[in-house]
Amino acid sequence: MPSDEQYRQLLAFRTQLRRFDHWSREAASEHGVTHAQHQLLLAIRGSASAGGPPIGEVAEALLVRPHTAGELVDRLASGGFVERVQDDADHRRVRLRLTAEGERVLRDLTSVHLDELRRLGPVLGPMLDDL
Amino acid sequence: MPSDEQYRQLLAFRTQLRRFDHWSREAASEHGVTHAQHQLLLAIRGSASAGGPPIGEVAEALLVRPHTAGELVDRLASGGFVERVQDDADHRRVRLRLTAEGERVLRDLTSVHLDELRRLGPVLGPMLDDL
DNA sequence: TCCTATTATCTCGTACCCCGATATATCTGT
DNA sequence: ACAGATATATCGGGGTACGAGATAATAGGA
Repeated sequence: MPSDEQYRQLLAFRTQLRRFDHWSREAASEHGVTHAQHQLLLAIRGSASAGGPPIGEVAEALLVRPHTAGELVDRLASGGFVERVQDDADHRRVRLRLTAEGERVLRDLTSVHLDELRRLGPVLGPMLDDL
Repeated sequence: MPSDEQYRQLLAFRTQLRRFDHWSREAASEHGVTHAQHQLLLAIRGSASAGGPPIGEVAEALLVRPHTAGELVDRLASGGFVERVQDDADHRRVRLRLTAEGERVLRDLTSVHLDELRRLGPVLGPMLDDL
């Protein structure tokens, strides 16, 4: 049975996460992509797969079903941020690559996110310790 | 210009947040509410307003527009988790109260979330420091 | 080789979340 | 009483995610 104080602490922690999330969504939006689309760009960039990750891999990284990742790719591709490339060896596979535009947007977003997280760290760390 | 290592660190941090978020959504779902609805319950419980917070106050806490919070309340009310109560002094205002069922669900969710965050803390803290 | 099982992706229909624009009811100050 | 401000609700639309089912390609066994 949580105490009133614990409810307040949990709400305060969520409020911090929410502020970061809200800020992040706005930052993405200002660069022409949504939050989920930004995360997909980052998952592509951070992948170790040569030739770009297949859709199934980014779906796993994003914790969504493959067809959901496919829908995100549809919207990113029609915005010119990513490209679908047929895998040579396995024609079922579609590998993903950032376009120059996608690379640029991700770079800018990553810079401001690193800055923001360096500000957030000293706030969030102590809150986690207090729980 | 972020380094490959920084892209990887940012992705790893996001992956941790995403895991927590995903786990949290499933926990809420198992108790019959969605993630956003859970956050609204917590915002009501954590409010300092006597007689329960008005819709505008929880909208502000959740960083959404008042009419968005209203929609969440619609769905929570039809599920029997919250009640709308007309304010005596100002008839424009609708104050929110948890039902016994809403209180119970929030208590259970809060307990498991406190446990989970105590596990997450030692993982997330160092990652924030490394950025 | 052929047939079946598996895998990767896509399509369709649905629910939720959030928004902007707009409407309605109520309060406040003059 | 009236004009402007405030609180909430309604309508229409885009984005995200899902389950079910379809399609295409690969892999393994007889």
